[in-house]
Amino acid sequence: MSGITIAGSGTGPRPARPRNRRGEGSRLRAEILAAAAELLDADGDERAVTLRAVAHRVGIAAPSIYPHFHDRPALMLQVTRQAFAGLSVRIRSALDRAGDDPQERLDAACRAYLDFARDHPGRYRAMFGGAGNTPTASGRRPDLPAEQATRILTDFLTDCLAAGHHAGTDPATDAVALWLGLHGLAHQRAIAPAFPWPADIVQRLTSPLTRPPGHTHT
Amino acid sequence: MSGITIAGSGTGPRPARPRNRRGEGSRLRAEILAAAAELLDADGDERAVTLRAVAHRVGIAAPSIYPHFHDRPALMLQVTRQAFAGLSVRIRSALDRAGDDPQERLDAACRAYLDFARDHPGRYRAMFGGAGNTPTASGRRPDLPAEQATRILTDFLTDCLAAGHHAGTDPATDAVALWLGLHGLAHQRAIAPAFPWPADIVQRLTSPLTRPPGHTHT
DNA sequence: TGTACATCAGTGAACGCGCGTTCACTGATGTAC
DNA sequence: TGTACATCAGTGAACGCGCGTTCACTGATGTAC
Repeated sequence: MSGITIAGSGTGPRPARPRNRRGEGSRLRAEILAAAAELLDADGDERAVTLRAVAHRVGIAAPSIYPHFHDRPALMLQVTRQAFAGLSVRIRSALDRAGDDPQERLDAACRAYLDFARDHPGRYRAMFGGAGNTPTASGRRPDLPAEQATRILTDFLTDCLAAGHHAGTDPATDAVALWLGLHGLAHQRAIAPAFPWPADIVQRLTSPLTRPPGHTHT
Repeated sequence: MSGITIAGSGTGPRPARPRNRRGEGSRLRAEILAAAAELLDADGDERAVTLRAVAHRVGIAAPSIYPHFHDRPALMLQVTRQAFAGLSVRIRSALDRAGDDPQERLDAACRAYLDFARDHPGRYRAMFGGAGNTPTASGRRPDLPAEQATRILTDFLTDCLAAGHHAGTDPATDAVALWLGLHGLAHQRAIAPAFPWPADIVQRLTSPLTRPPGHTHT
């Protein structure tokens, strides 16, 4: 009966986390954000990111979150915002590493998008799962709706499509279509990794969407 | 202060719901399922489907659910199963109404899929949102993983693709790719209806995926 | 036709739980004099 | 160099809430005799 360690908060010997020096208290803010994001990826479900769980992972007491975030929705909003920024950086750096060929650049952007979703499935679900579109508990809409971030994303793709040998007259719409295909794959792979995904599913999905046929649809 | 009606359970005059006749108690089961599904579509979030909310909508007390469903996960599983059945029926009947042209049949199936998601956004999210893939609280995996239902779906599309003038050698994989595109659109429209969706987004997405170009990818 | 009884369809109150959040507090750290 | 003090970085206990679920119960309905 004795010696059983329970993973709950406040039980068992708290790992000795050195408190931050004077004036460096805001360092904890970054640790909280990181812990929340990791928790999200580990479980996949936003509900697992309770303030108690975040605090336990950081090694602090739950109320210590409040000096850094107004409430739980505010924390989740920052996690989502940071995730969008991370995705944007990842695509941008992939484009930096890619050559000049428009088709190659487009492929690199798609791959970066899918890699991000694969590496951070929980974050990906939170980003595009709808929580960013509903107003927060305090009543005001978050200032970073998924809409806005999505537009940034489709802008990347629009640029790539417009620069390439794209037959269509409306690259912006084709970029949205391509994004939807990428999202469908990223979302389902995050949710159902056990599904027997065909080995070349990425190619088979993105190829038709990035290389439209010469003849227009009827 | 007086006369305020609160929408919570047990408050205010309960609408006089006639109790079922002897032997017709199982009729309540269908009412509970319907209420849960409607609640899901109204709010869009699975968390809104509490047993109290379902009971309130039906006009019964929350414990009255238990003779019909073992627990909440069992109820949600049935809702999801019924939704998959509804989607399947809808696609099948669309195919029945369609003509003999393979391309027309494929378009009809895609349209039926997207219409279902548009009419039942909450149900759609629950079906493909991952809850069906995680084991229930009681420990056993639900006997209807999203995998299985998804395979039924891709079978529809595989048949349509294989029957048509499809240039590829592997219609099953192309069906998965098409499904992923449909899912991306259905999912995001359910979540972000306010996004400025291009008017012809359905065409622009499904056209490349159902009419692959003659030349194979490099 | 009447009546005692079993059964069915549900109810109301209450439980334990985990959650977000609040509150009064503590002990270390730096600073003014 | 010493010391009183302000401030900072956090803590522990407790709150109210809504939830799933349990329990003992009620009143109507049908049935056996």
